Amino acid sequence: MATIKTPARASALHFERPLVTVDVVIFTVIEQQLKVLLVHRPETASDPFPGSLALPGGFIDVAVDASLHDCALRKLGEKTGLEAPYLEQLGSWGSATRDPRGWSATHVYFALVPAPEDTDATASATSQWLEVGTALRTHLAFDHSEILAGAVERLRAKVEYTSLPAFLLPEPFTLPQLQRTYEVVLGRPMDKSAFRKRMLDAQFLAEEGAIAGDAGRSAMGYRIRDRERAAVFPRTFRSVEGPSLASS
Amino acid sequence: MATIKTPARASALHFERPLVTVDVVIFTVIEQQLKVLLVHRPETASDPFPGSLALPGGFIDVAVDASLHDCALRKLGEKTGLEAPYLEQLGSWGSATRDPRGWSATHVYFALVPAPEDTDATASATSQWLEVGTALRTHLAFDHSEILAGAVERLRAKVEYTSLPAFLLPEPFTLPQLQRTYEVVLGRPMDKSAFRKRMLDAQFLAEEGAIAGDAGRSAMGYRIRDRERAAVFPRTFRSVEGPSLASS
DNA sequence: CAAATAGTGTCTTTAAGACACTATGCC
DNA sequence: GGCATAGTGTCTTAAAGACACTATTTG
Repeated sequence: MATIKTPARASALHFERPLVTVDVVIFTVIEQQLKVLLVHRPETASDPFPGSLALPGGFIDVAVDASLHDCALRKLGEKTGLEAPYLEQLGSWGSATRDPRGWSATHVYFALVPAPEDTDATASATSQWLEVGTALRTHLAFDHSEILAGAVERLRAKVEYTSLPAFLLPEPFTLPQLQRTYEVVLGRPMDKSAFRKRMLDAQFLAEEGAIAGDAGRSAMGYRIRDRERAAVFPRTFRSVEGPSLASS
Repeated sequence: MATIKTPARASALHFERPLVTVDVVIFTVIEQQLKVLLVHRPETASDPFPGSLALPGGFIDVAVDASLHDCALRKLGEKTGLEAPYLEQLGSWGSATRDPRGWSATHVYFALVPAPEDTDATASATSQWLEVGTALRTHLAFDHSEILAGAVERLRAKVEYTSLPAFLLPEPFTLPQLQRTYEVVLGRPMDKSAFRKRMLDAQFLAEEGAIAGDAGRSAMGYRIRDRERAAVFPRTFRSVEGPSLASS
């Protein structure tokens, strides 16, 4: 960093700084649909994209936010009241033209949260849960449509080989519920037997007593063993694992 | 973005802006070792971390760089003279404390380049290729050690299921050369037969005449079909492919 | 022909997919 | 018992791994 060539301004840092924001793509599943939380931008004409739908986010507050991650957590908490969701950095988007107010860069996170008990509490006058397909067909403020497309692509890609959908469910949940969540996110049906073998072999679930459904047999409830990280299913070029230790 | 609550500063943008930089982790393979390009920071006492090793990078020039990606390409060109390498965004690191000059955020890219013809042309008084293991054990400026660790982790993870190592070789290359590159990056030997089946089945290589080696039988040379993207090898939850079209 | 390296064939193993089957709870 | 849903078993298939074999080039 900071290879400044003009001696006059060396380490003076007097050049123009871009605007810096953090945006969060918050996913959940409500009524068997993958949804994303969007906010209405203020109608004030002095703000860019007045009234448009946008991802929740905003400027970094250098006095409040210790880090980018903390800033994303703060914004997530402000919108959903949730404290410890699955939160992962998606990437950053920055250019001279994405914000009419000047050169700007945004750091984007994506979060997976269980469906809120009361949908209306999170969906208010200024924010709402939109079905992802609908959201993708909507013109969002700034380059947020492109960012949302990137987030959906990343989510779908990772769902193919990780336990991410488990973070979209309230605990405890059953394997059939988890399977339906996978199917909703990926948009295709999955085989029950293969699905169960895979989930149980991956060792990321802890049993938690039976749960009765609306009809039929009741099912085993599960919790996520480690909410800090998602499980990764076996893939190509077997990465030399084997049982941690052989006896003696 | 920009949900500003204090009416007084609404869209005034008068709050403090963080420093914004772009850093690039440039990998190559030289003499059967995975290397990363590092630069010496200036000895000027007014600069942070004088004399330390650091990742190449620097402040965004809002007058010159159209986007983050362009900025990364510019910095890569300045250091290596290369124009069209494999370049992918790694993520961003930002906090109040990572730079003594103030709240700063850096956008990090990682690049894969073929070994330079003349190593000394890129390794100069201010920059040098360091073996990755050595670099990881070195204290780098800022949080660059952490960033480098993240880049190596991402590279190794993706090498398990993509054709990324092909971008570390000058074209045309042979399958045995490619296999050695995989082995160098992953630090473990691979089976020849399985390796070749996989590479050829993935359809990302184009034949380009035989190449004679130092000894023994000569081998088929290959080029990357599409330098814009890496091939992804088959993974879990078979993503419904099948041959593009059945006859008739 | 020997040494060295490139390339192939065959069998095993792992995990996914298809699909039929059994088990349990509620009316 | 009948329906609905949970959960299991068995066979097939795709692709990785082990490893022995053949092929081509140089000296």
